[in-house]
Amino acid sequence: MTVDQNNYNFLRLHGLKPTKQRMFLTKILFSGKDMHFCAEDLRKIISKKGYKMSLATIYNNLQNFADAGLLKQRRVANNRSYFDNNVTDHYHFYDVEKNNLIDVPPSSVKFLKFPKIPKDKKIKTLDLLIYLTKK
Amino acid sequence: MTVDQNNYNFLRLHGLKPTKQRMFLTKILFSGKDMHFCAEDLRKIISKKGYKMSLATIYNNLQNFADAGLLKQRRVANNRSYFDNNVTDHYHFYDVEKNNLIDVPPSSVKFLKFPKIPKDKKIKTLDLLIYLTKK
DNA sequence: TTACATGCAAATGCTTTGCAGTACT
DNA sequence: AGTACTGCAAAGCATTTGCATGTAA
Repeated sequence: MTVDQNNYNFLRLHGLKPTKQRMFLTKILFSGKDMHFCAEDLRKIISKKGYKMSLATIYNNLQNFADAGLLKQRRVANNRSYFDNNVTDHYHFYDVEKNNLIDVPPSSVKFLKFPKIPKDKKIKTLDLLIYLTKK
Repeated sequence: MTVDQNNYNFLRLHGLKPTKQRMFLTKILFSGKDMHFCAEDLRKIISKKGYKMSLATIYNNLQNFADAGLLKQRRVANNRSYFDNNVTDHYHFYDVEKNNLIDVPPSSVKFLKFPKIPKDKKIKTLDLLIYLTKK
């Protein structure tokens, strides 16, 4: 099966109509490498590859992907939305000076004690964000 | 010493000129009770008390208080900034359906394993945010 | 008096929306 | 054919800023 066929099936599987734009985004976003990015970052990546896509389409599709559970939306420091293509539980350092997120592998965190979850609730995800500054 | 004198000294101590507006905000925000709120929430509280304050002043002072380390700014779900008047390390449940934050006391979380911090860095704060949904 | 804060309105910046045209099955 | 998506521009919304006025020490 070709990469395109894979991406096509991938989109269908998640209830998204496989348009040209989404096929292109899928190549960029779900090729295996962990990425943190905002809409503007993505726009730059797209245009660097010589592809044209309206900002509205970028925003709409980021939303679509996030709703489909393919991206995790995150708001950290400024007013922008950042997206993470790793949707499994994992944690982050946030470098306050450099204003960037660094992945922390889930295996490096273990809880000895954890708060009690209300009976009718379950954990959806866990965000651990460790803010770092210069010593 | 009166409450007003206390608040006056409190503001001076944190390098903030004690204006009428800040004295009023101090009464609301630093009277001991833990609060999570956004600018709009605060505006409602203020006007419910029959006081008038420009939105710009509210925003500016939230920023001033946060810069002085008296409030902790936080961005969770939507595009708004939320503030927490408890600036010590403590954690939160976030109820996805009800869209609200619930305090988790720091004593209910203990780490058995914790990621290694880069040599030239130190932890500024720790945010643990546990997203909850209905079972 | 001097520096800083306030209040209003306008500006900003990110994101969403309306709608006409287009593409997918 | 019918439904959903795209692209553009306009609208929306939270927040910030410029500037004239007011206020605290």
